[in-house]
Amino acid sequence: MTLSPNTFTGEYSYSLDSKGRVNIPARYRQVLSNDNKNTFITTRGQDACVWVYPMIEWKKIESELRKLSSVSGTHRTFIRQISRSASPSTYDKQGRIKINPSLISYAGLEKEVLIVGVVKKIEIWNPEIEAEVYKKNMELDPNEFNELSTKIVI
Amino acid sequence: MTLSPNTFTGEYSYSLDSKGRVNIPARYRQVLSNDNKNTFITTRGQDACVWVYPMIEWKKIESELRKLSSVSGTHRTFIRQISRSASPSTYDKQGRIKINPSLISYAGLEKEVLIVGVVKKIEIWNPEIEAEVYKKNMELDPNEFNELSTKIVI
DNA sequence: TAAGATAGTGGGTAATAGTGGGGAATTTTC
DNA sequence: GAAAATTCCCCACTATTACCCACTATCTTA
Repeated sequence: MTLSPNTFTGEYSYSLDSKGRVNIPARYRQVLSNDNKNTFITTRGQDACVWVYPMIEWKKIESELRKLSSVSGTHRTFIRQISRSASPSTYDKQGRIKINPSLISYAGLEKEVLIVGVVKKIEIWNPEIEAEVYKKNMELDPNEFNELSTKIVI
Repeated sequence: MTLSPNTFTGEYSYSLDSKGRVNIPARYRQVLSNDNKNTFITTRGQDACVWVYPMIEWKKIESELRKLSSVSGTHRTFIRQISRSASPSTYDKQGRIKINPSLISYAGLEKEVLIVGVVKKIEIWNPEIEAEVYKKNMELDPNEFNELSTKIVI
């Protein structure tokens, strides 16, 4: 429990129930700082998955979006696309959040769900889709990996 | 729901009734600060939709109008244009606001409407029109879009 | 290894949200 | 000034949501 606050690592296999709820792993809830008020923001991931931000992390994005001007068409579109799929969800007594139907279908989620901690946020995947994406990415870009390794040391 | 006041995200599919009323999603009403007096300002969107501002946010726009000289020509035109068709509407006990006929026809609204929270304000769309606009915009500026998304979101 | 505590899953129910429409009050029109 | 139209406020119905409880599995600790 002495890990960095609001930092998520590790993966879990959980289930999405008939009411569209998924459990947030207890570990993740434990590292959530209090100012998040037990609330996450779910949104469309860049890949075919659901991104789950802790509330304070999302607020940073929100304040960036506020700076963009509606005079610019591109900015308007950008704001709309990011914002439209974002919705807050406070976890219940059992530690579950609600994923809305449009996100479920976007990410192709079924009963069994893979939850991955990617440091600042959490991803929710259909495990089969994740496996495909993983495979594809590994074949694709060995070069980019090399480039990354010069920037980040493991 | 303790998210940022007067900040709207997520999308909803609601209906416009025969009296020209639409519901403001409960989530949006909940984040409305009290100084808005349950009042929104409806006006023509830059795109083919209706823009709905919380009263407080609208007042900022009005003050921009008063300080005309301090903003660029494009901004002036922009602000003047949305200002001229603006009208206030306080929501009723059921949480609905009235959209006046000229805005309904401007946005091509029919029974089914799409409500999108775009951070500072709310957009009301005919879902079919929105889909077209979405498609067109996506083709238009993928570069600027990607740049924005690496800067702001991830 | 037994027993308590914690974690994950499923489902019932009360409360809330969305929709439609009636009727009084107000405004408009002839 | 009366009739018509519009607006506003209220009530009622239905669907959805949020909250709560219960059960089982797993982990912890003595």
